[in-house]
Amino acid sequence: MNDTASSETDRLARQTESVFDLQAFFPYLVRVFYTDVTNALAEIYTRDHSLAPSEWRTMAILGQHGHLRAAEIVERSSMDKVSVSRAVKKMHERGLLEKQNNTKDGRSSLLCLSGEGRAVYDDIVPKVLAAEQRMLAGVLPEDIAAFHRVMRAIRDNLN
Amino acid sequence: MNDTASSETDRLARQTESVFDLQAFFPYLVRVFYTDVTNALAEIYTRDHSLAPSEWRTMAILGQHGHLRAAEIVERSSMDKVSVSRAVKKMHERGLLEKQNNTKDGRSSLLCLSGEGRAVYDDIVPKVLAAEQRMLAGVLPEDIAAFHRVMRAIRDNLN
DNA sequence: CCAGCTTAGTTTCATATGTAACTAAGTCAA
DNA sequence: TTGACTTAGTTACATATGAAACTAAGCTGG
Repeated sequence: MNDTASSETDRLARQTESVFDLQAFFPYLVRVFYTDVTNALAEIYTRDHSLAPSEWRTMAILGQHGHLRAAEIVERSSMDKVSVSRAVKKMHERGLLEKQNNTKDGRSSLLCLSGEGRAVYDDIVPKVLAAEQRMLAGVLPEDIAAFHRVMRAIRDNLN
Repeated sequence: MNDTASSETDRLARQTESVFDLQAFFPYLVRVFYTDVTNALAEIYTRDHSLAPSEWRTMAILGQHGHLRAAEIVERSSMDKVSVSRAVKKMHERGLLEKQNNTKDGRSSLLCLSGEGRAVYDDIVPKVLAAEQRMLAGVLPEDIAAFHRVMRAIRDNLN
């Protein structure tokens, strides 16, 4: 196709009712940004400990609060229950977490990290905190505060 | 498990070298935020036109610039070439885009939206722009500017 | 020209993720 | 107590995604 036809198409594109520039579209920018952030992080726990994102998130919750039911991990991690169920299963198989019968409710177990699980947790935590520092290096605190405000406001607007 | 054991675990958790609170961890907040934003958007193009995210992104690029090679869509959309290849294939099958032989290079085709494709595009664009407005409603312009600065700075920090 | 390297795009394979159906257990009212 | 409803977690299915291998075409130095 030659330049004339290309310009013609661009003209037709421009004359459409709505001018739309993907590169300036807020949700697009958020996606690109998110992808970079999440990949930088996944790099750490995948390379060093072969954890899937859902497994790392489960570990992060259990490192902070032990003896949780799966449903409590769901709440605190914003993952759905299927992801948590699978993460728990895999981590249990790998010996990273322990299940105890919930005497109060036979449908669920109480979950916590095993010794090995905590060792992995203790290895990962400083690394991801360092990665967080690296990302945020040089960013003005007031800009970070604004960033948090925007995230909260948009989530509220979306209900 | 009883309360005593639970407290014991929490104590052990607290004594770990690094205190780590997932809910306050920047990459976690970004993920939760991103998920909400992207789902709000996907709702529109999926419900109304059964487009996958990668298809919508491809359409968004082609709506703006026609007669592109797949590689050019890859560059402009931050998707990988596999996703673009699949999106293009599906949209072509559905008659949403047209392929023309690239006389300059037999390995690639030049892509643009078909009439039907442009009709879908023209239907979606105002809806997603409205959704963008809804998200950002009431957010201070200076906070949005700060948000953009933070995204740029972090992406730079990550290279 | 033509053998070896590079590039564009596709396919294959492994894995991730979400919805819906399902199983097992608990609750509650009659 | 027991049958209908609810809840916790799992499994099945469909689809998404990305890395790596592959195919076809183009380029380049000799």
